[in-house]
Amino acid sequence: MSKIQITFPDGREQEYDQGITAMDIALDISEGLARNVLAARVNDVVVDASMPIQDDASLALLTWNDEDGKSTYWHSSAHLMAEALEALYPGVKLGIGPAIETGFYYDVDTGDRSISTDDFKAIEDKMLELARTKSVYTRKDVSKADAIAYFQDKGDEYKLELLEGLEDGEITFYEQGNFTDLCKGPHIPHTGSIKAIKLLKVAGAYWRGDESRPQLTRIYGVSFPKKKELDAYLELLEEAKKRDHRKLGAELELFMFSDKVGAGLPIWLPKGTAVRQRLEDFMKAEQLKRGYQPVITPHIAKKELYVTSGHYEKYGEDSFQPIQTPREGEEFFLKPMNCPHHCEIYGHRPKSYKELPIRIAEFGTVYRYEQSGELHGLTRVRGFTQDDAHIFCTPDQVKEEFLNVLDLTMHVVKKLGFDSFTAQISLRDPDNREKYIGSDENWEKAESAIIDACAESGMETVTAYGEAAFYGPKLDFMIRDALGRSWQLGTIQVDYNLPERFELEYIGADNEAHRPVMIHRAPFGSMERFVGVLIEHCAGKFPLWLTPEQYTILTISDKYEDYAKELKTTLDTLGLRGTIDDRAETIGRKIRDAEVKKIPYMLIVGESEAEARQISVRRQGDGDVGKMSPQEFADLIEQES
RNA sequence: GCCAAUGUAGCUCAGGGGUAGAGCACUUCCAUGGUAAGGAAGGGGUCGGUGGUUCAAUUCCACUCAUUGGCUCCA
Repeated sequence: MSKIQITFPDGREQEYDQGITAMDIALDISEGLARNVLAARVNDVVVDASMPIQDDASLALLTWNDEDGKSTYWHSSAHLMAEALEALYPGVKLGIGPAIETGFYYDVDTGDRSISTDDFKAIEDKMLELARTKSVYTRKDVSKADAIAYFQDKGDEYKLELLEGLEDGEITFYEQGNFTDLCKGPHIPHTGSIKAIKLLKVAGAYWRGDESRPQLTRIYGVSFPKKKELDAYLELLEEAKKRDHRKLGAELELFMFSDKVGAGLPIWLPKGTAVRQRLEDFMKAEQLKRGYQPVITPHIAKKELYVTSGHYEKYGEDSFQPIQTPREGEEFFLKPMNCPHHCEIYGHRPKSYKELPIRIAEFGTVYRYEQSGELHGLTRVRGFTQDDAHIFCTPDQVKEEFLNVLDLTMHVVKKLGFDSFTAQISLRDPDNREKYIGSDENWEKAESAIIDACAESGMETVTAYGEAAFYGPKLDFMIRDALGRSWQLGTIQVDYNLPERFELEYIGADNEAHRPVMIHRAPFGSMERFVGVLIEHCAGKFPLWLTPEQYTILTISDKYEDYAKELKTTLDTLGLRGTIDDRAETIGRKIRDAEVKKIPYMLIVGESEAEARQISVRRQGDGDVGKMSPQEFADLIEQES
């Protein structure tokens, strides 16, 4: 028998018989490992652990600790759920059932019956029962004719439609227990490793995402090899619920919505405004240091502006419709973007190359018509303020300016306590070039500018095709919050196209007119979205430099009100902000209320404090810190900020 | 925008063809308190909005608005 060379991820090489499977190799290493192997990556392709390997190959054994291992596990769980559904609901028709970021779903057509969360328990139980049979997931090559015959016989038109798009010879079925599905795999070895299952939600989803097609029932679930892991995950969901910025925003009186004002139009209450303005001040100061010039532009502009920019053609129908002047009938749009205004600023007089780069910054409020079903708290709204700026520079300044923006973005993200993020290079969809404006040449320049600058910064990036803006490629920052969830916040875009459409120029050293390059950037993205994410990240406990109230003075009784007032004046002078709670309530009550309001420090004053000119300090969530002077308290806050 | 669910006091929620209830919050009074809810009394609702059925609608029906979960979208 001929031998093949297997290379492991650590670089180790070993010889095995041709046709050996990943599972055999795992068994060769250790039985414990073999038990945990879910799938294998052979030459960068994820395959069944039972697939024979015929040639020299690199091999990684995938377990629950690998992303690909998990998603294979969840995909297999989707098949298990489908098997359970077929058992419980005979005649159910199946759409698709993939793994998702966390868990899996299956789209099913249950005919006249409907499935609700009340049915989850029964489905979960059935799944567990089937899982315990340790049914093996078996791969089977099938001819197209046989596959069609199988699903025709079963009466599953969705699978038949999927088959239409497949070539004969590439069709495989997977079987486990009494269940057979059209699937290209891979799958885990057997159902026995699926030990803990929770179905999470049920929702309607159109077949193939097309609203003219039938609506299927999508059942979402998640599964784990250990009950403990499921419990931890459910706890995480609970924690996320507690941190929901919509809930905390209402409780802490940060922002509100009003039916009369309109959906998706956040109203910032005094405390929310206090947080937001501190963020804005921080950014403004940082930008001034870095050579940005603040500007202010109107909230509406003539349609003409957006015809020039291309936004009208692209989004005109999907914008708030124009408002008109009563006499002349001129059409004005609520501004959905700040860049066209900023282009006008750049173009208002001839520019010399000596002036570049010009960095124009504005906290610009924009209005976009988002579909009603999309609105969500502060993270998806119809009116929001971008920490926007546009850098106009020469082509050979692009890289340096881009790197400067990267540096600024890192700086602010880290300052806010987001330690982990990924950067996504968003490029054109190569198959759909008509969605974008501008020449291929401009696009290639802009795309390579981003790719080169990222490479030079040494930052890790992922590339996403089809995610670019219509006028240029982007670098999007996906910030990971305290619960490990990813949010798209800041963005940097390199744009060769708008300067062309606005005929922007500068006079170069050669005394000729040249086209500047434009960099769009917003490190926070939008203030609304950023504050929303920040609330969830810090669970409503803002860092001291941001929090609306750093302390509250709690009086033991009304006898100490004078001392409390005096104290507040002292703390004002020391640059701290806070309030006095002199309600006729017990100290226990005042402490509880301050705890619930997440005020970082409670300063308790009674007889002993008034006499000693001191305060008893209590840290939110931690309890008593001890007595100290106002100055010592100010130092403590200073230290912690 | 599409599908589904939900909408009762500031908040969380109960109720149900004969115009409403709890806890918390709020107001007043009593208690002058020592590290997460002191006691008592009181005020507060066109039951999301509009229209319809009915002797009578908060309850049933239609439409509409909003919210939630998905789908599609996101300059």
